[in-house]
Amino acid sequence: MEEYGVPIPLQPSSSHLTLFSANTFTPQPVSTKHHTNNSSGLLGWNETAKAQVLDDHGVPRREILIGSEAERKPATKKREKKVRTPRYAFQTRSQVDILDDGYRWRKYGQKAVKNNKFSRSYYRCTYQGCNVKKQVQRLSKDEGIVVTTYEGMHTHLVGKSNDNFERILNQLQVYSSF
DNA sequence: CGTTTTTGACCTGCGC
DNA sequence: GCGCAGGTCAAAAACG
Repeated sequence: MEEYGVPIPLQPSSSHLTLFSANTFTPQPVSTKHHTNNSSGLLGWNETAKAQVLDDHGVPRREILIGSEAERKPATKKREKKVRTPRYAFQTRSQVDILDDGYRWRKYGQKAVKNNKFSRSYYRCTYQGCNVKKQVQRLSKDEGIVVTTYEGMHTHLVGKSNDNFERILNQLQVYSSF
């Protein structure tokens, strides 16, 4: 049985990270069904949002989908409502499925997705005690798009030297320029 | 030989 | 309750 902590965003690993900075990360509700407006910038489990990633010149480069609908169970259980960590997904145009974000991941599952000819892969961070998960999925709608969803926060620093999110963003921009 | 991947089974929530 | 879909487990295989 999995235990989940308080909802906290994926920890930016570098001060250069632009993905979640105030200037470039502007969540807006996708579904207004359960949207609550808290100033923390965090989403509730029932919430979804879209955000844009801007480059250094303020030009939108990517659109981020945050959270997903219908993936929580109703909090009908008496006392312990299960709190899951929010998921942060970003979709991008890429030739490769596996984006090197500097962490080491162990694949623990792969599932076929309905209405999608590509399967979804499940990964867990291999650092001891760090149970951050991510899943990677390619859309059959547009084979050029890869969706990577992160769940949880790393309890450690990136293992690889000089690797951080900025590096992936740079990689992504190379691909998205096609 | 330790680590990672593969892959079918298993579990759980949800709608009918 | 049953079936479906998503998510996870774990044993065996593959890998370096």
